[in-house]
Amino acid sequence: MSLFEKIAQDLSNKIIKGDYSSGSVLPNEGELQKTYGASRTTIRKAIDILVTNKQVTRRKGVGLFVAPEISTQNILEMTGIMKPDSLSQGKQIFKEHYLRKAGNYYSQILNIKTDELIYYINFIQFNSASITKETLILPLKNFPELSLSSLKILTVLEMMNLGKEKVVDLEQELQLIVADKENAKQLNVRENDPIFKIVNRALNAKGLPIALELRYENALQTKYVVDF
Amino acid sequence: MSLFEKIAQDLSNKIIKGDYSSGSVLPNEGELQKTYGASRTTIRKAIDILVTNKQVTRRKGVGLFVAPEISTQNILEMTGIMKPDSLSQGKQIFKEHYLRKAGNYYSQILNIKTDELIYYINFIQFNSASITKETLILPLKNFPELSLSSLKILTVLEMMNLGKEKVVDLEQELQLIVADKENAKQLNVRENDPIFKIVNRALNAKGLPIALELRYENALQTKYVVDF
DNA sequence: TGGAATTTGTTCGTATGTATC
DNA sequence: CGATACATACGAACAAATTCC
Repeated sequence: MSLFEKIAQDLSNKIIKGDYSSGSVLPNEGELQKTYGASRTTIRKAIDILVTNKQVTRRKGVGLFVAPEISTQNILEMTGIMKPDSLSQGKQIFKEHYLRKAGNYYSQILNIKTDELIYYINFIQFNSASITKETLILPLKNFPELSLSSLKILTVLEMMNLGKEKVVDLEQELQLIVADKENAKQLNVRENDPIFKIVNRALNAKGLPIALELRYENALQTKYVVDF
Repeated sequence: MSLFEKIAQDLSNKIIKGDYSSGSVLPNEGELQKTYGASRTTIRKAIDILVTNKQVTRRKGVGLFVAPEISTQNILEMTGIMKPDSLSQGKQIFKEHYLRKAGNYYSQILNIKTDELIYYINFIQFNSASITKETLILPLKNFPELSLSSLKILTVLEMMNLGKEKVVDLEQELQLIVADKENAKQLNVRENDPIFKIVNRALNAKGLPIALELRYENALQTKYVVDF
């Protein structure tokens, strides 16, 4: 185990034990350097792990904070979006996925037009004994809000972490739009290509937005992000 | 966008375009330093991102390689529920789950008979810093829809494919509620403790639910969740 | 077989930029 | 405005794994 991992481990243990929970503050990076006798780079790599694991949040210009107990658990499983696997260990799921037009075949099956967009998801499960391939076809128009309630969780939590104003409600919108010139440049797509626009609005007690999150994502080629 | 992000983006694009796929090799870090005129630290941070995104694999003493085309990307990221992290430490989630009889222990906790069936789900999460184990116990009688017509995406698709009833919409809700007596017993919390209620509804063309999934989870102690 | 060369992995130090208070 | 603290970036050194001759 390398040094930065040991430090991450130690910090993690201390957080779990509650050593730092008073005031929800962690020593700053400089202090941690002294404490562990390590360089800033190493300290930051250690903290990176904790941030990834949602144990710690960083606020630029402010400091390090013990995060609320957000799970790094797969929220898909939590919300039941993902199907429970029938068998257990060491299995991995690979996938590919993309938007495409329905075409003749799926348009007949799904009773939609041939040029309507469908979300095409491929699962490949590697078991010790066999390989299973599953394909999921979802017409976009039928699943306009599929993952929104899940999205709420992380977004709300992130804002709550900031702790400035109280978020009492959350609105979310998700649209499939076509790229204008500006979007095309930013997302490296052509004009009129389909892109996703995601708007998250956090509202205070008076119903006024106190935070706004906009996301635009290439709907055709992006490999890592999919919202529908 | 910072330099290491730009480099990561550029490399990602080139990989997608296929510029490097010949021989499945990427230029080594030294070459990349020259190419981008950046320091090794920055180059490595860029590659960190691609490694996280499973586009690139590293082999010590050997070099950098374009990863296989099918990504092992976390499904959370795939669905856009979770943003891709810029750094990550190879965590993995394994789980097992099965139906079993309650037995003495759980029958007492859940106030059911010893031979009643429960759905037993085990999560084990390997982080670089820690190991987390989570268990979810669901008496079948309290979750009658869980294993069959639940709302998991794939199940929806199966329903579509089977052509029994057409699912044209999907609703998901997530609420934070307080536990009543029954919930308190089932989830082993105290009355009025916060718990999450997750409702998944599959709707037919008339807007009527044809499948329903309910889940209740301890909001304080399960790692999923946070005290709002 | 064995050692040199190559390449990634880890750690250090330092400097500058940027957000917050 | 100045002090504080995180964000980014540069350069350097050594360790560890692999490859090659």
